[in-house]
Amino acid sequence: MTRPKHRPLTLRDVSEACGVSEMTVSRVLRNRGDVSAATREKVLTAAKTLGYVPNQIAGSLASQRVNLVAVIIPSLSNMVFPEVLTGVNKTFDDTPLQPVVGVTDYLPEKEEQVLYEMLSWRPSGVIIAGLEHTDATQAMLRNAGIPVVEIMDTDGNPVDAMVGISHRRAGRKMAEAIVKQGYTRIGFLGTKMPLDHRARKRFEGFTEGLTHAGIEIEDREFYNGGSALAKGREMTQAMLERSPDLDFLYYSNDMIGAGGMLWLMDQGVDVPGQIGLAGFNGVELLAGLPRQLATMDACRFEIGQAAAQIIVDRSALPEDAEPQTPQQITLAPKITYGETLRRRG
Amino acid sequence: MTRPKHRPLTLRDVSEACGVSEMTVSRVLRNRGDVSAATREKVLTAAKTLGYVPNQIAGSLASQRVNLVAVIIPSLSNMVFPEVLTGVNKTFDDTPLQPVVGVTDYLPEKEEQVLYEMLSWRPSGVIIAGLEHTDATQAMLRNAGIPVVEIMDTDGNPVDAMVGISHRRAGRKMAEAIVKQGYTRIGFLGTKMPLDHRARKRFEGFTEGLTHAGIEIEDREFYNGGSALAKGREMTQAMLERSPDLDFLYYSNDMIGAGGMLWLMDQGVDVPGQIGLAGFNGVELLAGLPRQLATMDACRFEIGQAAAQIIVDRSALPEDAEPQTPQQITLAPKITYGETLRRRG
DNA sequence: CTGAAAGCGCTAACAG
DNA sequence: CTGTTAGCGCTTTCAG
Repeated sequence: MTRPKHRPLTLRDVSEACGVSEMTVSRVLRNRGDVSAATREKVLTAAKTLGYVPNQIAGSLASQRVNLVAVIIPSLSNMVFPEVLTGVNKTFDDTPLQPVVGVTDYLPEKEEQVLYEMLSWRPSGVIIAGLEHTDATQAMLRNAGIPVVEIMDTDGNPVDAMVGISHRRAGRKMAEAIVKQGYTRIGFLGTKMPLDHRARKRFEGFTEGLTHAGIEIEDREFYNGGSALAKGREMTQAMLERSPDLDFLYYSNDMIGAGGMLWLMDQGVDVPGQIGLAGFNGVELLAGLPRQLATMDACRFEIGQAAAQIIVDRSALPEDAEPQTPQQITLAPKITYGETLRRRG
Repeated sequence: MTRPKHRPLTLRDVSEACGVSEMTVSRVLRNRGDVSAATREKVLTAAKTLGYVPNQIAGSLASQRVNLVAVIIPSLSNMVFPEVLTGVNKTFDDTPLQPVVGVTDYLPEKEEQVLYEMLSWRPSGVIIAGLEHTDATQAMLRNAGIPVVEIMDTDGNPVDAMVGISHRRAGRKMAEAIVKQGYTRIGFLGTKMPLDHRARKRFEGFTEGLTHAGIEIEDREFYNGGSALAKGREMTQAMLERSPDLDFLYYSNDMIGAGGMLWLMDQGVDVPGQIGLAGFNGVELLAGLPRQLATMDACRFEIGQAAAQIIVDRSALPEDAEPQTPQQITLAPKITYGETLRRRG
């Protein structure tokens, strides 16, 4: 009754248990080729009663096909990438493809290493965050011979496919919206992450947009680690003590924006009459704040879905046919004005 | 100069490129056995210039060893599981082991299916959330012949190892703390997830604790989906309109608790003088709220670390030796009183 | 220190 | 519809 735990069952065990050749058992288990209903039945019951689980390692080696897709992201610590993953999962759910996630902590060398390890499983595709990689990483991506989708950001040149938004444009658009509402004395608050290229590009686009209107950022503050909500409070306080005349604060993400808003309201500051606010990301959280924070959606879920779809489409293609669907997708996020970006009548 | 993209390099390619036998190349690449510094050098340069990436599929098949660990969790949509994953990653970072994540959406059948797919890769271990599984899932876990760590919850019987907290106790402890502070008219607000066993157990422990003090929950409200912060507001409003005499609200997670707090403060309610509040999870977010919400840490990061450590220890062991380290770890979360659980002087 | 042979468990490609 | 034969790319084992 008890089977030794140390030897997993093989096709052969099932084959012997039901008196059908290994090959036919394999066919039944994969729904390949025609098998008579009778043998099919026999095989299925045998496999189930034995508790057989096929060995994909052997299967993939033999078939030279792997249903794994490498998904490489910088972090799991905010909701951004988990949401992307949810989109990826959603698309892959209807396919045999399976995402395998690697986390880089925003470190280029770790990204290189993670990619190397994932490629050693010969995945069917790679979804990787960002366009900035080490030379070695780029070389691996180019030589892997599988579809590669770089996600989140479209300000740059992809190795292959690309799905994301232009963070530079996002920053610029926000600058334009703020200027249009008549704000002129503007502060910027963001992360101190030299390796977060997307945050950097948003900042660049933002200053660009202001410059175009003849405005310069009046004060700026950067943070590192810790609770974003608490940091938002602290930084806002620090900045307003230093520059009390500001009439708008642009936060590089919604969480610090929310923290700033809570602090301002504690202080009895009139938002947005006295000071306007905007964040970035469009996180679900915002719906519960005392005022709806202005923001811009980063299209996280859609990016995950679209990237996964590109892999799905490409892996169905006959090796090196030209893909028919677009391989470079730039989504255009819209500004949500909320209640913190309109000058009061 | 250009290599055909469709055939990944093999050991043989490297072997030919440097005139060393495949076997020795393999040894060098794995740091196994003694190889002369000279050949070692030759092999390494050849491998690097060619851009060779070993094929783990073949390697694992041959060695009967897989450095993958299946991690099966219900969701990525709140910060709970990403934090567990961060703990897991942390521990595995110093080892050859690699987590592969599967998401079940709290659906037992999906859990079954995800586990089946992961087991087909013959992982070195399984880390799986919860103690409640379908019979088939339990059978698979039992028969897999690999270490299995069930995490998050310790109210029940594990298949093998277990790391978590007692959610029943967590609920009871919170009830006791609330009663001790003199609150008596208590409302409960939580999720409407019949499949979230841990939330259920907390609720049960909570009512148990109150009953023991001769108190009954006076009102309750459950929600489903949507922004937790916003739901917290809505539910709190609904409950207080229905039961204006409540003097304490226990929320099954910090996000809805935070929403409730924000709503109460908007209304000018005195917290905790008029109404006390508590949540659950100990999320980082809380640090930035206007009042620090009372809560109880779920030890997410530690759970991930400890679970991974069990796998690491066990995979170092000679097949079926008795593990020397504890295999059933119950962490004891502490209450953070914050500023919402103390009756004011 | 290095190499040759024999599989790991499965599937592709043919035969019947 | 079913079975047979070769490997997939690597590592184990055993000889030198």
